[in-house]
Amino acid sequence: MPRKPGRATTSPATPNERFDIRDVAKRAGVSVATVSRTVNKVPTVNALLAARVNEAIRDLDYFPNTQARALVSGRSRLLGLLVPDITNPFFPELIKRFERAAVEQGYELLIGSTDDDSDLQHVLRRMIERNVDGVAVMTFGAEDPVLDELSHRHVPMVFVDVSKTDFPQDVLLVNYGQGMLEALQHLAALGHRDIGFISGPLKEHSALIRREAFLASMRQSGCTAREDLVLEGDHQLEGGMYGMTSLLRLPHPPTAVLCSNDMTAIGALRTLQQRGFRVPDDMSLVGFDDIHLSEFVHPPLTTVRMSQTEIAQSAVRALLSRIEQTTPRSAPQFFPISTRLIIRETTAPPALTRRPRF
Amino acid sequence: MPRKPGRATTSPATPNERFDIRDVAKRAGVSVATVSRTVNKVPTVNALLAARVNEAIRDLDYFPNTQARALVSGRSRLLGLLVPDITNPFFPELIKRFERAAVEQGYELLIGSTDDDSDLQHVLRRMIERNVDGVAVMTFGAEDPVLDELSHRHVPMVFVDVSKTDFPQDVLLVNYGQGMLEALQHLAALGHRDIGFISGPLKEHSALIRREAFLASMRQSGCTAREDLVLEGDHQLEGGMYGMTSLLRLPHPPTAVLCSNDMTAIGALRTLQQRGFRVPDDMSLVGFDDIHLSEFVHPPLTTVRMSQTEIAQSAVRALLSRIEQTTPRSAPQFFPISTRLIIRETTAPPALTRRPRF
DNA sequence: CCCATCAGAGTAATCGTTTTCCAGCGCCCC
DNA sequence: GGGGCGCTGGAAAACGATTACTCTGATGGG
Repeated sequence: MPRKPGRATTSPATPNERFDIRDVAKRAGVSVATVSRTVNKVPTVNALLAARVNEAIRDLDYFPNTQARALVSGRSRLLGLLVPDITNPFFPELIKRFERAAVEQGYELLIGSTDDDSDLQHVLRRMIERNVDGVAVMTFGAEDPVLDELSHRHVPMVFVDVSKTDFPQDVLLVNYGQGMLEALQHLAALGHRDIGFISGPLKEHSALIRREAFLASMRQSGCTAREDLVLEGDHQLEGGMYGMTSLLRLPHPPTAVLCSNDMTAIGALRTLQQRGFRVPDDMSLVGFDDIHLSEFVHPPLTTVRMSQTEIAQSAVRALLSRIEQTTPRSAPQFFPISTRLIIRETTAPPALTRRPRF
Repeated sequence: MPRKPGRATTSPATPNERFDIRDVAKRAGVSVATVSRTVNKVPTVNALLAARVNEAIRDLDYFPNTQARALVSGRSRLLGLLVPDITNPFFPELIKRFERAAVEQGYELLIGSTDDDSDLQHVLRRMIERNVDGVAVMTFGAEDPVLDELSHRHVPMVFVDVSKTDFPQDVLLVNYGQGMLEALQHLAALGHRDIGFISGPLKEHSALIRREAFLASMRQSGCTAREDLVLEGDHQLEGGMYGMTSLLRLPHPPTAVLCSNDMTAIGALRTLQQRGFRVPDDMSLVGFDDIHLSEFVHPPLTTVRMSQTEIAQSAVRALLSRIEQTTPRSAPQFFPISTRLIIRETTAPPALTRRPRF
C-alpha cells in the first residue's frame, strides 16, 4: 500500500498537503539523511546538493515536523513561564518580552498562571508532560518545594529572587534596594518622615522580599520605619484601596506611602481621590514596577522601574545556556537586574498644616 | 546493548528517571499494547489486567510522552489563540478563561500576540509548525487572507465576528447592538442628544464592526449621529485621551461619549479629569468590554459587558467539535455572545447650562 | 602505482507511542 | 464432542525526524 494513498486522486480539493522529509529527498534526488543535514546546516554537505535540497524544500514548502524532531532529539523547544497572575498588567508586559526573546531563539512559550494557590502543582504537571526544556519561575521569590519535581528531572530553571542564599539554581537578582533607596531619599529630601508601605500578599515570597527591601532601605536612609505604617496588601487594586483606607484611619497617618507594586499604588490613589484627598499635595505616593498604566493614571505615578526587557532576556539567556550545555551542571549563575526611580507627579513636599479630614 | 545503559549504576544521583510504556509493560507483565489500551481507556481490556497496569503506572509514576503521542496520532493537543495585543487588559482576562477551558479538555494554549501589524504571518507560521489542532482568532473581526494558510491545511478555526456574511468558518457572533442600544437608550433617557463615539483603529475589523454597531444603534434609538462626533482611536489609553481632547475642542462638544472599549474610555476619563471636567456631571462616559479595571477607576465606569467566559467556552467548544469530527466539514456554526449594559457612575443627565471652559 | 585515509552520502536503527492485524482460547450450539 | 465465532491480548508496523554506522570514491603519500 502506498504511504500516502491517492494523494492527488482522492482529494482534489486539497491542494496543500503536508510534505515530509522523504518527499523532499525524492524530489531533490538525494537521501533523507542529506535533507536532514541540509536543514540542520551540517557543514559536510556538498554545496551543490544543498542547493538542490533547498530548492526542493522551497518548491514543496516543506518544514520539519516538530513532534518527530522533539521525539528523537528529546527536546521540545518549549519554555515554561510561571507567573502568579496573568491578569496583573505587569505580567502581560513581561510575557510579551519573554515571548519575543524565546521566539528569537526558536523556542515557544507555555504560560502557566498559578493564580490563587495550589494550581502550581497542576501547572507544573502540564509543563512536565509537555516536556518543557526549561522553566522561568517569575513568581518573584518562590522556591516552592513543589518545584523539586522539576529539578529531579533536571529541567533547567531560572528564578527571580530567592530567599535561601545557597539556592542551587540560576537566579535573577533584582536589586530592589537600589530603587527603594532612591525613592526613600527622594521622599526624605522632600521632607517626608512618616512613610508608609503597603506590601503584597506575604505568603508570596515576592512580597516578603520587597517588604524586606523597604525596611532595609529605610534603615539605610536613616529613617525609622513605624511598624503601624507597614501593611499587607495583595498586589492588586483592592489591596491598595484597602491598605490606604487603613492608613488614613490611623491617628497619625503617613505623609507618603510606598507600594509594593504599581497596582497597589493605583488602588491607593483611587481611595485617596474617592475621599477627596489630593495627590501629591495631601499625600505622596510611590509605586513599584513601572507598568505601562502608571504613566497614564492621573496624576502620573512616580514609581521604581524594574526593566522587564532585562528580566526576560536574562532569563531566556540563562535557560538556553543550561539547555545547550551537556556537561554536568556547573555552579549557579546570578544575573543582576537593576531598578531605578522614575519621578512623575505623585510626590511633593508634605503639607505642613495637614489634618486628615474625616 | 541495553536500551537504557546502566540506569542504576552510572547515575545514582538521578532518582527520578523517566519511564516509558515498555517499563510499565514489563512491570505489569503485559504487552505494551495492553498498557496503551489501558491508558486510553479502551473498553476491551480485562479489568484484572487493567488493575495490574494501573498499579505499575502508579508505582513508576509513568505518563505518556506527549510528542510520541502527537507524532503517531497526528494531533498535538495544542490550541492556538490569536490576540491583537496581550498588553491590553481585556486579553489577559480572556486568555485566562480560555486557558481554563482548554486545559479542562486536555489541551494546551499557544498564544500569539499579533501586536502591530505583519507579525501575524510569523505568528501563524509558528502555530502551523507546532501543528496546532485549532486556532481561535480573537482579533475581533479579522478574516485576514493570511489565515488562508490555515484553512488550506484544514486547521479548524473559530472567529469573533466577521464582516462577510458567507464566511465558511465557525463564528462567535457578538451581539454588539444589544449592549450598545441599551447604553444609548440609557443615555437618551438621561437627556443626552449629542453623543460622541471614539472607535478603535479602523484597520482592525474589530473596531469597524463596533463602530457600525454604534451607528446602527443610534439610528435604532432614534438619534441622529453627528458625523463630527465619531472619531478614530486605537483601543488604548492614548487613543481615548487624544480622542477626548479632539471632542472637547469642538464648537459643540457632545454631552456623552461612548467608547469602543474600556481602555479608550479610561483614557478619555483621564483627559477629562486632567482638564478639570467632572465626570459624570460635565460629561457622561460609557465604555465597552467591562474589564476588571473599569470597576476600579474613579468614578467606576459605566460600560457594556461582553462575557469573556462565554466567548472562551464557546470558542473552545467550537474548536473541539471540529477537531473531533472526522466527517467532511459541515456547515459553519454560529455562537451568539450577548452583551449588556452595566450602569456604574460615569453617566448622569447632561449639565443644562454647560459651557466648555477653554 | 598501490594502499591508506578521508570526505561525503546513503542505509537503517531509533525515539515512544498508537493501532492494525492475527493468534489463541473459551464458549455456544448443534 | 467438534466446529465456528467472538473476545483478548500480543507482535509489529507505522508516525517523521536524527544520527551512528557503512560504503563508495577520491586523494595523497610512499
